[in-house]
Amino acid sequence: MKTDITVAIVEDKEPIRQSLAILVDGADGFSCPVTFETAEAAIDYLPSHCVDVVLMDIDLPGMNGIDCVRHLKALCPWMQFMMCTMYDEDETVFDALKAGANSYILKRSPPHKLLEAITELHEGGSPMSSTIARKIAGSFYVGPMVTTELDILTPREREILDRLSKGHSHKEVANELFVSPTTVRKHIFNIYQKLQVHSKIEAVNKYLGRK
Amino acid sequence: MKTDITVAIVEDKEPIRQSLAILVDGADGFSCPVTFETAEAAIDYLPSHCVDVVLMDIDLPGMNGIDCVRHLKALCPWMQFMMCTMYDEDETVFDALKAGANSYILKRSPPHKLLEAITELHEGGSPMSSTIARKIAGSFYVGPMVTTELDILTPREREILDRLSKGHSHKEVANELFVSPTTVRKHIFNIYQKLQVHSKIEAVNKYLGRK
DNA sequence: TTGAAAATCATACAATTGCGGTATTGTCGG
DNA sequence: CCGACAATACCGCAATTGTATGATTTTCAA
Repeated sequence: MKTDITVAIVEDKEPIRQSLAILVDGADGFSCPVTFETAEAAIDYLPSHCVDVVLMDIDLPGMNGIDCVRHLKALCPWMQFMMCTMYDEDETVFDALKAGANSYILKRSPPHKLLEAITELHEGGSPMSSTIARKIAGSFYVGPMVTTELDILTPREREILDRLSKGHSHKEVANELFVSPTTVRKHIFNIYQKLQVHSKIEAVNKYLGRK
Repeated sequence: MKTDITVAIVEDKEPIRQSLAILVDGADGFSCPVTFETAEAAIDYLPSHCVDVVLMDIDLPGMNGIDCVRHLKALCPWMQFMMCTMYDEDETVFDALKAGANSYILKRSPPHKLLEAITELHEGGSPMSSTIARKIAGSFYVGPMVTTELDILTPREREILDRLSKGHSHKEVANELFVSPTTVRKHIFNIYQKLQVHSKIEAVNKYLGRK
């Protein structure tokens, strides 16, 4: 017989915590040995008591669920963290992933979907609620026509802009490229005109694609 | 009665294309009005003939599937693109998402999973094969210990650094914060010492975490 | 309450940078 | 061959920025 997937739950609202625990513990192949009301309690207990999966509410009193994941993931990288939240705000999703969350689902998901997601998570997947997944995929998309301003630069100008972006001064770039500082200044001036900017930082921001 | 989800298929291998078309066309609620052997053929036809979903092979002769998506997504942003591939190499996944793909699944997925994924895609989700989803989620994770240098800055210093990063000059920042320019310069000097840098660009690079 | 840290402002000087004009050389396509 | 353009280089001026020294006020925790 294969062993159960052990699931810890971090959730401050009593009724939700209870029903989640009952759902998980009652299902075949799952067990819920422990639950927590606060992030702090989870951080105290979990690093010394192994579980496979942690269901983490985001909106907790005191430390929030995202910071809790950040701490726990650093201490227990093998644990799988599933964020459970009511809402699908933009930024929290990405903050959670940066903190080390492996999955992000909405609480309105039906129970059988939740169990399915836990299984998938435990098997190395990263189940996401569909609207969340769309947000994440969309965050990579770079629309058409992003290469109109930079490709009017000559190779030499790009070379110089690249070195500027690394924090080098006019003089340093001149030495690196074995040309006169005034030449570099001229190039930079041309770059500014082509990119319609008036300082190094603005040029570098455009070069590195930040608005 | 609700209308079928219309699915186009781009796939050069005859047997695979046929079996996909039969699978989709035979399923209830789906129809496959058209298939293509090459990216070029799809780009010719699709912009003037609406479909809901496009199954796109990546490994095509001539133009590859990713560049094909890039073109089509720019012309038909409402179409949903599902990449279908044999392998789960690192970079192609992210290139596909950047190009505008909304879903990425492995060909070894069972037929019923494929139909399920098409439905989810059409309903606004972004279904990913589990190993792919894990790759994507993991790409956001920033390991522990990223906040050693920046958190020695005071809130005011961070505020100023943030505005510098947007390309504002000393004087502009002073006006925005209603303080004297010399105060801003003092803050900036303190920032430089804490971060061990000697120019705006270097400071901003550290602030935005690009080495 | 007392001391440390943070935020504020001033003055000064040197270096870097932004902006303008001009000029020479080489390369490439029509 | 000629014109367009890229790359090179110089001079000069004004503004911004980097560095240093010093001082006052506010805030907050020990």
